[in-house]
Amino acid sequence: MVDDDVTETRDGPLTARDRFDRIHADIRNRICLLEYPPGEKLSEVELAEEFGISRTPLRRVLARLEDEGLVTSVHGVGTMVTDIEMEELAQVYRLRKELVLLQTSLDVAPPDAVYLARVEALLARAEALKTAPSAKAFSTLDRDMFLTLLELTANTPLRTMSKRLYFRTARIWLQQVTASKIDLMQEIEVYAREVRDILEALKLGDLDAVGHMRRSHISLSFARMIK
Amino acid sequence: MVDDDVTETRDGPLTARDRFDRIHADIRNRICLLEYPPGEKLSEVELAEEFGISRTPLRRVLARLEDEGLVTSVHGVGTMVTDIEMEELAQVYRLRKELVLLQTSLDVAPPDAVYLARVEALLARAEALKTAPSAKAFSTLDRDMFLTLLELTANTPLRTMSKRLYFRTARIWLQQVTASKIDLMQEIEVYAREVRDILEALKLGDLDAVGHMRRSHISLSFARMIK
DNA sequence: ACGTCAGATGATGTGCACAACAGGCGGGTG
DNA sequence: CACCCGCCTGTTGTGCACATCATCTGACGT
Repeated sequence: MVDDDVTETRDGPLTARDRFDRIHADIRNRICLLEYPPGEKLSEVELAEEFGISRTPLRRVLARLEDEGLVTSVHGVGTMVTDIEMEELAQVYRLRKELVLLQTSLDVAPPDAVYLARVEALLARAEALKTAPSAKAFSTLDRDMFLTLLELTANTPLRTMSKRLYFRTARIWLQQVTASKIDLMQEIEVYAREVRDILEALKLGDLDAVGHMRRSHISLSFARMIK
Repeated sequence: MVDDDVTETRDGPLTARDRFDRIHADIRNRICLLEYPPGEKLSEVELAEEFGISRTPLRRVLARLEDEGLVTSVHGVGTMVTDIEMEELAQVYRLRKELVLLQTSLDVAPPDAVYLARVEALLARAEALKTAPSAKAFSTLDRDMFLTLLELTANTPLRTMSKRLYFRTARIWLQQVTASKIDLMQEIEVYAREVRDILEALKLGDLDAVGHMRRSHISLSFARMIK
C-alpha cells in the first residue's frame, strides 16, 4: 500500500491538518471504491459522528471534495456523490493521455534500486490477482501503481493535478467492471503485462518508453470501457 | 474585462455559492495584484466584516485559497499570503510551457468573428499601454488575455488546471516589475508584439502556431524574470 | 376526484461563543 | 545579568444553536 498524500503518524499529537487530510483521503477512497456509489447521499451529521468531530471541520472536508468534483452539495437537499457525464469522462482521459507523457519527461528523477523493488512488489500483486481476481483489489493496485509512477517526476504541480484527475474518474472503471461491462480477467491479464513491460523499461532507464506505454494503455483502457 | 469564473448577476437572489465565488475571486485578485503582498497577514474578522458575513463562510474561502497555494493558515498565528520558492516557480513555468500547447491542440473550438473582435480589443489595450504604462493595468490585461485564449479549448479539466497554475504565479512577475528588476516598457513592447502575432495566427486559423508562440513567450518571460 | 396550500421534516448554510494554540511581555530567581 | 516561567493577547479551530431552503404530506376547498 502506498501512503498517498496523507502525512504519516508523527511524534507529536495529531494536528488539525492531519485529521483533515486523513478524513479527506478516507472519504475519497470510499467514493473511489464505490462504497459510496454515485447518487449516494452523504449525511454530514452521520459522518461527523463517525469520525468523532463536529459538522464544522467535516464540512471543510466536503467542501474540498466538492472542489475536486467528487460530491455536490445543494442547500436544503443534501450532499450527493457525483456521477460523471460521458463527455467530461472523455475530456479527462484525453488530458490524462497527455499528462502521462509529461510525468516521464518533466523533472524526472531516475529510479534507484529501492524504487525498482517497489515496482517489482506491485508486479507481484498484479500476478497474484490472476489466481484471486477481485475488482476492489485491482482498483487499489491500480491506484498504488499510479501513485508510485507519479514519483518519477519531481514536478509538484504536475503531481497534484495528475492526482486530482486520477481520483476524479478512478471509480468509473470499477463501476463498469461491477456492471459486467468489462471482463475482469482480461483486464487483469492486460494490466499484468503492462506492469511487466513498464518494469522492464524502468530497468533499462527508458522513461520515454514508459510514458508512451502508459499513454497507449490509457487509450485502450478507455476504448474498452466505453465499448 | 473578462468575466472570469464568477457567475454573472442572475435573475434570482444571490445564492450562497454566488457569494462564495465572488468573494473568492475578489481576494484572489487582491493577492495577484499585490494589494496583499507575500507575508501579509489576513485577518478573518476584518475580512468577514468587510464582506458583511460571518467568519464561518469566509473561512471556507480561505480554505480554498489555501488549497490553491495562495495563503497558508497556522493555528494560533494567522493566515499569511504565501511567498513562492524559486524551485516551485520554475516547476510551474515548465509545466505551463507544456500546457499552453495543449490549450491549442486539445478539444479546440475554432474562433469565430466575435472572438476575434475580442482579441482585437485586447490588442488595443496592449497598444494603449505604450502611451500610459501601468504595471497593474498590464497585469490585468495579461490575465484577461490568458482567460480569453483559454476559451479556445473546450476541455474543462485543462481549463481548470491552467487557471490554478496561472493564478498561482501571476503575482511574481508583477512583484519583479515593482522591484524594478524588469523593464516595464520593454515588457509592454514585447507583449504587444506577441498579441499582434497571436491575433494574426488566429485569423489564419493556425492554432498550432498560437500555441508555440505562447510557449516561447512564457519561456522568454521566465528567463527575463529570473535574470 | 383533484388541485392547492399550509405545515412538518430533514438537509445544508450561518452566526456566535468558546477552546486550543503560538508568541510576546514582564516579573521572579539563580 | 541571564534565564526561566507564567500571564496576557491575538489568532485560528471547534461545537452548537438557529436560519434558510427544498421536499413531502395531508387536510381543505372546489
